[in-house]
Amino acid sequence: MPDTNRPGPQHETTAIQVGVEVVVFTIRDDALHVLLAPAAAAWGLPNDTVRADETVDTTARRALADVAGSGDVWLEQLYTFGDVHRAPDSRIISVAHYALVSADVLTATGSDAARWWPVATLPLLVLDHRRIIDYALTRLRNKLAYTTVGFQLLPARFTLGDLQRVYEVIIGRDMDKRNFRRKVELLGIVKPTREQRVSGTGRPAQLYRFVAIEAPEAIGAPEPLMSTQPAVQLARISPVLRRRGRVIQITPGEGTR
Amino acid sequence: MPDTNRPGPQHETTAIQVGVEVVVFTIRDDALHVLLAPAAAAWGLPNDTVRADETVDTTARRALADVAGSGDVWLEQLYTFGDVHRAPDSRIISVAHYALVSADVLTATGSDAARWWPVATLPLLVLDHRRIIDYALTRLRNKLAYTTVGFQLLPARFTLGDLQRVYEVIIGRDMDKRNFRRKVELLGIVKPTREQRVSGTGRPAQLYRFVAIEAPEAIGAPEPLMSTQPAVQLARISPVLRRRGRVIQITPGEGTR
DNA sequence: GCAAAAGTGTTTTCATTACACCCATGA
DNA sequence: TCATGGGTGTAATGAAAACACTTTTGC
Repeated sequence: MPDTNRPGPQHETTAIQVGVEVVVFTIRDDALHVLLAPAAAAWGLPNDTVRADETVDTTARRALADVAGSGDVWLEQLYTFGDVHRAPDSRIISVAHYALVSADVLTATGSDAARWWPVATLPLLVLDHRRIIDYALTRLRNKLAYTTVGFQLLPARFTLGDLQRVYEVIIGRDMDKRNFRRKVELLGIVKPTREQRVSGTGRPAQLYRFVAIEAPEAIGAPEPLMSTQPAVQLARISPVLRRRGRVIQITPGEGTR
Repeated sequence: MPDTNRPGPQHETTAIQVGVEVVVFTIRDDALHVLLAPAAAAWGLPNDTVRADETVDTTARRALADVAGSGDVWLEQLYTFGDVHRAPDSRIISVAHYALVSADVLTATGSDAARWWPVATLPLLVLDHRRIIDYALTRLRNKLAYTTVGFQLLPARFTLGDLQRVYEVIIGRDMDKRNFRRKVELLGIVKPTREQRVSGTGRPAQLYRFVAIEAPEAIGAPEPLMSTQPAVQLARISPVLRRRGRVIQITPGEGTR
């Protein structure tokens, strides 16, 4: 067994570079979108190289800030892609991340020629970026079921219709309005504000804000927060927790489910 | 935005090294154990450095083989720890993995002075290895709930009592025998063999083998396979899938839940 | 016969699902 | 007045949970 202190390069530590990719999701026009930048006759994810004096997380936030402005954005590590032949020439190990931004942040996308693409119709992508996006999408769908990450795709104030649309768009299935609202109510994860939104047409909608919920003591397995399985559903929360008015909260960086 | 092709070192790609750690779990004496090797006046996880010409996954398997022998072992990437000051001297980014081996493989641990430690009473650990183990444990607990990874901790033939013990030991809670067995039966994930096991004392137990289940088409969110939440439970599977005789199967490498 | 582990059903509870109509507003 | 999205309750289903006694073996 190699020494745990790893006293410097043993084999050829030669040419391994560590990079970071970020899959930035948002919702526009009732569809899930990903941010891409033009790259080598195709499109690619925002990325950057990890510097010797910075945390991998820092690199990810920098890559993100380059294209999506700063502000505090929800970001989580996704997976490390370490195949030898990922990049044609050099050896790059890439720590992929994914981020969720709300539709109002995205307008500040400012820099570069970066563009939002609907995940349903992606352009030709560089390297293995297609695979990374697929993976991020799977993770996002899973995570939607047992955490409250979904709110990261909404602005501070939103209607219950907005919220339901987030779920429907990502899961790809329509849900029953009454069941959805009942579950949200039951979970106690939103609070009505004093405002309403008049949307040009139709009855004005109550605006809500997200309420973080107390994390339970030491719970190993997350209980599905919003069920995403069959035909209609929404959350699924253990009766025990509900009685205590709690819900499992997954700390960012919880990795693969 | 940096170019997606990353034409070689841009900043100081100087001294970043990429390593791999593996948290190897097994069950001994009705307790979850982790494999550790002596390192620098403390103990450390099996590890190695990624070579320029090998996949990260390959490095992990090599580190694993060094201490636990070869054989095909269930292994999954856990998380990449990329803090600047993880290691005192050099800059090492570490791609942590975790592996599950059955109690019979572990006797072949052979090499080195590696030892099995109960997770409940770990020794002093090197670097951030304690944190990595904690993280792996959380992941294992979560994953137990909605996949069939638990079987990786058992030999090819096992009793239902063995299986239940795996769950109880990892989740840390006793379960009801009848409910457990009913759920396992319902899921159809085990098949009885022709053999029984006489264990010295008590009635002989039927031996079963694990049966992989058909993965459903394109399911995003996993349905809890074995519930791990409240006081007794076991599985929780969607009625739809159950009727079709299917269960969600998570492909290894599914990352953070 | 006794200690020890294996094996086996029923009832209650509660989350999930399915389902249809009225309300408030702008044009 | 009409088109559009917002808002609301109830009944059926089925998984999860609680619970105790009999069986088979070795000593």
